[in-house]
Amino acid sequence: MVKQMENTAARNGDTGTLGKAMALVEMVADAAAPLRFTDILNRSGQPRGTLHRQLRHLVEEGLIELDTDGAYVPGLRLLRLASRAWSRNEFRQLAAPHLQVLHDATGETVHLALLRGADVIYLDKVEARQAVRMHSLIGNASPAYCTGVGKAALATLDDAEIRTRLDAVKFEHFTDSTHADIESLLADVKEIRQRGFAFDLEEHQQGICCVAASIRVVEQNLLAGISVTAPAYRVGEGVLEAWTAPLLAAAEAICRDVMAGLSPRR
Amino acid sequence: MVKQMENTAARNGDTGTLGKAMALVEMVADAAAPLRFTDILNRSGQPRGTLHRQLRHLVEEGLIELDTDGAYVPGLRLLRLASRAWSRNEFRQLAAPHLQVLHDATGETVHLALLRGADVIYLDKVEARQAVRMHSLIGNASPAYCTGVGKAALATLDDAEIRTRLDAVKFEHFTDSTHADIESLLADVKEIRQRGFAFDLEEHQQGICCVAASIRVVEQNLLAGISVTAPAYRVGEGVLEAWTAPLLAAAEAICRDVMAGLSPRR
DNA sequence: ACTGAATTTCCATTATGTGGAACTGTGTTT
DNA sequence: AAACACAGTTCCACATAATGGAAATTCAGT
Repeated sequence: MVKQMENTAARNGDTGTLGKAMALVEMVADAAAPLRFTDILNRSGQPRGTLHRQLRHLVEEGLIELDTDGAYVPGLRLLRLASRAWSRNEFRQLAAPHLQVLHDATGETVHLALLRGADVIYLDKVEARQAVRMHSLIGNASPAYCTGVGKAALATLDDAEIRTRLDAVKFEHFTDSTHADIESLLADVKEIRQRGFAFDLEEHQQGICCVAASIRVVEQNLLAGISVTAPAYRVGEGVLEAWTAPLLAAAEAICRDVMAGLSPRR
Repeated sequence: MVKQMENTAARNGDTGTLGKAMALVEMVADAAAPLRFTDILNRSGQPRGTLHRQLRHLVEEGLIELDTDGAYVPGLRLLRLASRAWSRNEFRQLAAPHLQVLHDATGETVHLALLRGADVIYLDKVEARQAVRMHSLIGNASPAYCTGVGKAALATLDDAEIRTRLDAVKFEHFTDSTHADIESLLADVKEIRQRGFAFDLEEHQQGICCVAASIRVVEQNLLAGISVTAPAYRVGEGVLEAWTAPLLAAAEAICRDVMAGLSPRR
């Protein structure tokens, strides 16, 4: 059937009921203020009846919750699932000791992040001190073009691939140092390739610097990065450079462990 | 149709497609070792074709991922969603400063947890030091009967309600101090009510003690607890008791703030 | 290269989700 | 106090999307 073909093509990428449900979860999780039924109704464009049933199912599943004042908020089941997903994550488990070593060597905050599309997603961190509370960071996505780990990871790809990945990305002006366009980024990437590691000099957050190195294992389709982060005032001349030795050592050690973990798969 | 009726009755409470999908996510997230297609096939009892499509949808949605070696692992989207759900959680935001105050007053690890059914789910923590890495805890569920926060929260309910909640709970023997049955727990709960706060003397983890207080706001259907936790060797005579004043102050402050947040709802 | 197992694709059937409309409940205005 | 408007819920004929048996394909071990 031609019609069927067209249909299939047009709907390519949608995942039916599940996709709609997850879109709602996402909407609720993203909302700045708690959403009430009508808010969701307006934003989702679904008919009343349909939406109501979908939300009821989501509430029954614990993915979202209906507050006492009629507002839908993200459900605790998301936390439970993520908690287990995180603690069982092989790559994270494997990298953890090396992050600790790197932290001990530098005394600063260490991050581990995965590159996904044009974003990095933070997988783990070892903090200098609990002073500023933000282990919220884990699970967070940030643009690759303005983070040390992101740029380091991107630099392992060739320019064409980078252009493709960042095709739809809007370069946001976070600070005055943030790359404004793809050309500026690619120039930086070129230096990163020669140097072997990336800097982030207050490009994402004012007052925050870091050095980052990439972790890539092609056979595993793994592309990630680690970084050492510190407040700018603490990063004098040559300080970031001094961290590169332990940084690169840690990155290589993680790479090695990941590759070692390849063969003894059950 | 009789058959249809029976079917509907039998499936009462299930959430159709979504429920099946989430059951699979849960299975994958819970698995000790990464599961391959056949493993999931055997455990789920679904027909091949069906299961394959369900998994494909889940992968497309990013809820699970298909590893290079054919193993299904939890997807990063779970982390992203949970991260946002957590950082936007109103109760957590509101409690955070009080946790910090309590931590400053005691110098020990402070926990915030919600009671859900017969479990507590950890929502936040302020750590004494990053020495032992386990912010993994956030999102974790633990049995209420063997944790300080759990017992404190349970103690605000009457015995009948507690019995109902713990009806299906199997009392696991974590340490020699763990309550072995509901009667033992209820005796403890009685003391907790009189005392106004709960102890956990190595009942869940050997070598870990805590004092905990409940946070309850009936109008919000909120039932939670906070605790101050420390290794047993550091908890000499009267140490836990010394923490109760700031503990109870923090619990009350959080309660007050939650109630204050009631009226100015848009 | 061959064999058996694991995985993926296909498609007629039917259960499942859809959405318009009618209903209920709640709080605000005249 | 009655009337009104608006948010939320329920219902049911219908269309779509999920189902699952079986065949095709890919993969791993010899």
